[in-house]
Amino acid sequence: MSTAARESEPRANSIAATIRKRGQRVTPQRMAVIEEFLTRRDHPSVEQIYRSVSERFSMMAVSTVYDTLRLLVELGEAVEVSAGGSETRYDPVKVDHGHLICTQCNQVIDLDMPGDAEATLNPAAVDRLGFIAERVIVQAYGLCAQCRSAAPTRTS
Amino acid sequence: MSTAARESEPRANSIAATIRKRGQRVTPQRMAVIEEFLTRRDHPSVEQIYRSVSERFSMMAVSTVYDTLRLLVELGEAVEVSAGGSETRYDPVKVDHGHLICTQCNQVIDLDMPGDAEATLNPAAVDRLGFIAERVIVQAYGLCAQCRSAAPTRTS
DNA sequence: CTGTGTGCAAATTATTTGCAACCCT
DNA sequence: AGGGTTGCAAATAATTTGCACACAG
Repeated sequence: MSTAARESEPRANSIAATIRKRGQRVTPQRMAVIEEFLTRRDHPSVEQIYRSVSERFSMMAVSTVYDTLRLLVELGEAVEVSAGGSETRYDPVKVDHGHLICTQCNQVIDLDMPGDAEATLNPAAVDRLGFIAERVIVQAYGLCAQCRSAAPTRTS
Repeated sequence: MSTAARESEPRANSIAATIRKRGQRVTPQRMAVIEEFLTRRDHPSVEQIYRSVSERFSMMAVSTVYDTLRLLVELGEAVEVSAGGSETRYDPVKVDHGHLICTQCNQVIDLDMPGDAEATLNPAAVDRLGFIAERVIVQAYGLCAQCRSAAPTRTS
């Protein structure tokens, strides 16, 4: 078993426990999606998860991947990241961090945040609007190193 | 003519000029989309823009709305906002601000940012990754005032 | 058994592509 | 006329819905 898979096991178990506690079921399909999701180092799309899970486990529909991912978001175990308006990507990292999104190749790069993301938000104004912020996300759009050298800013 | 429409006129003109300067054409379809987009106070989706534009101006395809909006994003005149993983929304506001996104009704609310959003990013780390950040966006997911009172947090 | 929860196929909705027509030079 | 740009219909991709089946009580 890979290191990544071994590392994600305790978390997978804890998620399974939470699901049971809510009166929901821990099915093979769900577990397969959850494990694949936790194991990956990148920010997979539904399609990517579906592909690699269905190789190992053929009873699997794309919509089940959607269902499971939505469940993880509800549990606070995953965050949606939209790269560029197209396909949604999912991020399993729980500590506060931001995302660098390359507008060229759509890759999503994690970025540690120096302080508390919530603090950047102007809490007084949020309150005044009656809004309850549950999750704060900082994203920067731009060019990643590779795409930058492939298509450098016009200098002529 | 409405106040909003009058106010957006100078900006529409300046955008038109920029488009011409790039050697592209300012067509009726484009102008219709741009004006509709600048006029709206909300954060319209492609579908919404398409609907109201095509009422007044029937030569219009949805894909043209996509094209024009993509052009505006390229020009830095619009920002994509993805509410909840579904339909992409667009925001015409140029000054730095964040977005509050209601996970219930998908509405997007503007929020003034106290300081410079870029500063929240840990610029040293971004540099080290070789990433060039062009636009920093802060989003908070949660419940808006209306949805909060409609479906309050379980208190039992 | 019975009611709730699940996974999936099919339907729907969102987005992209490819190409005929158009415009400017 | 010629080369590039545009708008659109049709194709594709992403997401949601509705329902038959399965499981726990």
